[in-house]
Amino acid sequence: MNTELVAKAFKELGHPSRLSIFRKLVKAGPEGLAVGELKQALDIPNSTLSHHVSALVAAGLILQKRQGTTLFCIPIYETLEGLIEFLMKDCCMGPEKGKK
Amino acid sequence: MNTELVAKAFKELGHPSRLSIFRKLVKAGPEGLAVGELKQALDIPNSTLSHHVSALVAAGLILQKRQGTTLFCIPIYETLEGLIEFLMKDCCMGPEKGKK
DNA sequence: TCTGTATTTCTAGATTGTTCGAAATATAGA
DNA sequence: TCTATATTTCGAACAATCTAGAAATACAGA
Repeated sequence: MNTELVAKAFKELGHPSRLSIFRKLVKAGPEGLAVGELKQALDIPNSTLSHHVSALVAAGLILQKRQGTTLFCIPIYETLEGLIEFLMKDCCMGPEKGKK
Repeated sequence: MNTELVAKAFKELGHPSRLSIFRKLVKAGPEGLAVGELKQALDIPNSTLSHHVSALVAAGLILQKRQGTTLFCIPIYETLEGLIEFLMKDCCMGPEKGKK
């Protein structure tokens, strides 16, 4: 993942609602959650939620899969791992960080 | 780190220039870099750079320390670790992720 | 104190993001 | 095809962010 892609992902995670959405999905596992379930959990109007969800899709953080009338949102673990890697890469070579 | 703080940090890292700044500082180590060095490396006008830097300070990602006439920007490794932890926390318990 | 270097603050226009009601679309079942 | 449910797209107002020139501030040395 290059800087541009990472920045784009972080940008979208840089919003409390979207960060919560993504976190819930990751916690939910590879099956993800329906948009409706997210709506219920977060109490956000349909259109607003949909907007946030598509922002996460555009950033490559999640994908959507339809099953009947419901759309499931599924986290893309590889992107998540890419972000963690990026942060750890040339990052955690500070001195003896980790000592509180 | 709670959701609000993490979102704030990600938001600021969600901009190519700021992500580059932060990365350079982390790579530079605990001594950090002078604002002028960043300016030279990134070729960004003074005021714009200063704006980005103070955004990173506000997000708790870096701090500034004056030494004579030059101001050094220093990465806060604890915040970086906090972000990594947050992403890994309830995150990487996906299935067998990690298999390319 | 005067000068030069380093950096920030001020200001403002342009762009982008946020929010959500209302209307539109997609799907399944009767 | 009609209806109900699930979700997205449209539209529009409001707020926030981005950018950078110009002016201001901070410091050190002569």
